Amino acid sequence: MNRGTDGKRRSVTIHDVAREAGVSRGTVSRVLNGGHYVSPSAQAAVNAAIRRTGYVVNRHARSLITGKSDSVAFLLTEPQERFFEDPNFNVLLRACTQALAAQDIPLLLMIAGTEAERRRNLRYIRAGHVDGVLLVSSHSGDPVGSELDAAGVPVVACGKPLGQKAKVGYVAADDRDGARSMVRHLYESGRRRIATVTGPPDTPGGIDRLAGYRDVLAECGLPVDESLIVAGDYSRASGETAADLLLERAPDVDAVFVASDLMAHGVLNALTRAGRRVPDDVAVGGFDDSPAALSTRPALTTVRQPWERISSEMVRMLLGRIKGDDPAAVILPTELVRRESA
Amino acid sequence: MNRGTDGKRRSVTIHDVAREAGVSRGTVSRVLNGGHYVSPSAQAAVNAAIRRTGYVVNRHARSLITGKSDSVAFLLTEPQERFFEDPNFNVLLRACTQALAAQDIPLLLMIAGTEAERRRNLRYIRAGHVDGVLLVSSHSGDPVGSELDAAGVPVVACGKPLGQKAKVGYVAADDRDGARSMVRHLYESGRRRIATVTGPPDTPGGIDRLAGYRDVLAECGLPVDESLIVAGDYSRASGETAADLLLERAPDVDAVFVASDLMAHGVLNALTRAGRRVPDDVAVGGFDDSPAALSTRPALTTVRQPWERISSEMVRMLLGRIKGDDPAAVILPTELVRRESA
DNA sequence: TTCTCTACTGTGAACGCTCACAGATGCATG
DNA sequence: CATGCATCTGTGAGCGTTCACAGTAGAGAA
Repeated sequence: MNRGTDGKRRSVTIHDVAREAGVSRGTVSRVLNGGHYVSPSAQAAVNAAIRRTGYVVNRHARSLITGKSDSVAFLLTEPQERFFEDPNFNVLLRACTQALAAQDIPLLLMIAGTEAERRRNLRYIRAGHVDGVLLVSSHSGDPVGSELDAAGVPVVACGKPLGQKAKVGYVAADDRDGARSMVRHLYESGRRRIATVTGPPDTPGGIDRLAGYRDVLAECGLPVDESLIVAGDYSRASGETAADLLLERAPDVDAVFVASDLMAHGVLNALTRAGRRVPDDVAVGGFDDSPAALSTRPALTTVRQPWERISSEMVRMLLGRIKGDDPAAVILPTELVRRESA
Repeated sequence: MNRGTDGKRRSVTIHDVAREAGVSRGTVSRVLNGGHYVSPSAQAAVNAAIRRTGYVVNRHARSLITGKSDSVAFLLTEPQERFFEDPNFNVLLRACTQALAAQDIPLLLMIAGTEAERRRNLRYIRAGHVDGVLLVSSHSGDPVGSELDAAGVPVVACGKPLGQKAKVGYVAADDRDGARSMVRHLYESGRRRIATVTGPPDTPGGIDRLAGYRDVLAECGLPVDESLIVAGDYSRASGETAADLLLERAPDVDAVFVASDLMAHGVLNALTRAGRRVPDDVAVGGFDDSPAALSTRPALTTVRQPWERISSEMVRMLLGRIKGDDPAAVILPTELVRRESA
């Protein structure tokens, strides 16, 4: 919908380009869509005409006939408090828009904080208004993935979907291995009373990171003291209360592996409040390498999730699924980032 | 694009509904678009048919003929660090999607962190792929608003656009008055050496909040000590260095009005590090009432920006502009939120 | 030469919807 | 009884694209 030179709303169509270039609509269309079976001269003429006229394709007309919208939804099913608190979502969102922009595909943001919104968004997606869905929800038992999959909508989730028989593709960091590298690091710096603050047990982060913790204890011949294991919900506040509980149960704790940076932030607060020095008295290791990890004092040693790669993989996989590929699982390696807290 | 009962991709069209309801396409279309000039019986028959067939309108076909996309862009022109750090964007984003969802209008998220992205997004918007733009950028000297306006795209900005002759509508909180109420509060709790950490001087938050600060000093007969005025860039880190500078320049400072919660967070950190107790030694007041304000210790006394109302006003105004309304300016009142820091 | 194959091009027919218009009906008015 | 008006309904056209198909030209093979 460009303004013509006369200021009147008048869009230049493929027809105008064809006339300008002295070819037919079909040829222009072919140039637009990859340029196969088009002579170099026609190709050039069309491109020149496009540049001269300022033509841009009418996506609606195209979508009407192709039956695809050339857009994808980013569906976030999280309570809004989490969305407000956790900058990881921002990182993910940013990287996904970037990856999609490279393909000229717009991202429709859908935030399903409530049940009503969830339904509304699902209805919209099911109606076929988007080609696929990037699904983000830490609570990955959420059946929304399977539901969409059952409706024939390509879905790629961020994080391993739990207990789903449906074949939704997903991209995730290697939680278990990441946890292992962190706990191993704590052990190697001489810590022997290593506690952990886990995520909710219905999330892969809650399960696998705890498993990694147990792996290393076993590996190093350290006894597993269940009182050193406290569950949080990924929020900063829950990290704080978890640390309080930990200090009460085991005042001799000398390291804490925390399953998220946000919770680690809370743990740091609680520790400081209790007069423990970090890392001298207690070492603290986080998980995520979210932007929040840099703002703690001391700066947080953490396990880096490769958000950019996760995002670009999600996009790549989703576009593949839209083209008919089968769902897959991609597990990306993590990296230990040593800062000051451990 | 629903699957038929046979599992084959086959969408039910307005034609099918018409046949099912025993009326014509035109009548179905009229029911779909408000139901004027439709008899109650036809109305009912059509609605029943729609329900039976599970019909959903094909937005592309509609858009092709109406020339509108029934979607709007949310354009964020900020360096990504700010987007990652400041939860206010999340609040705004959330509230805007919500307000738009109520009208069944999808939100296209565009993040222009770099110049290249800015260009790409502008091109997309100019191409007419969206009906309007919700513009968010703290750096409101940004000419992107005028550029879009000049291209005939309806724009509503968040925050007062600075030094723009173009007629972009905007919604903002009453920065000056909000600052006044906070500084007045500090004065009334007995503080006499009140410093301020301002935002960048090319933002309304930087200018107007400082003006409010000056207003109250004058009003109360307090001398304006320029060494008590330090500029930040809204980031937590800048708040921290600003506070360091402040303590060095004026060790007797007993209150700080900070132009954003994020910076206030930094100020709090610096103060604590310097051994000052808050609010006993130094009172700290923020601005925004962002989610971050609750996570500080002590909890931050701040000036609440009515984000939900700002968002819904922005959406309301944008939809109006799309329908042809003239741009307007809406200034919303702020509210002092007393917590622990002042 | 004649036939086939490949590379390229143009054309009509959709896609599913809205819009303008023409027609029909019922009711009050002249 | 004709006229006007308001309410309601159906029909054809067309939005701007892609797609399938038919067709052309030139090169090489039989």
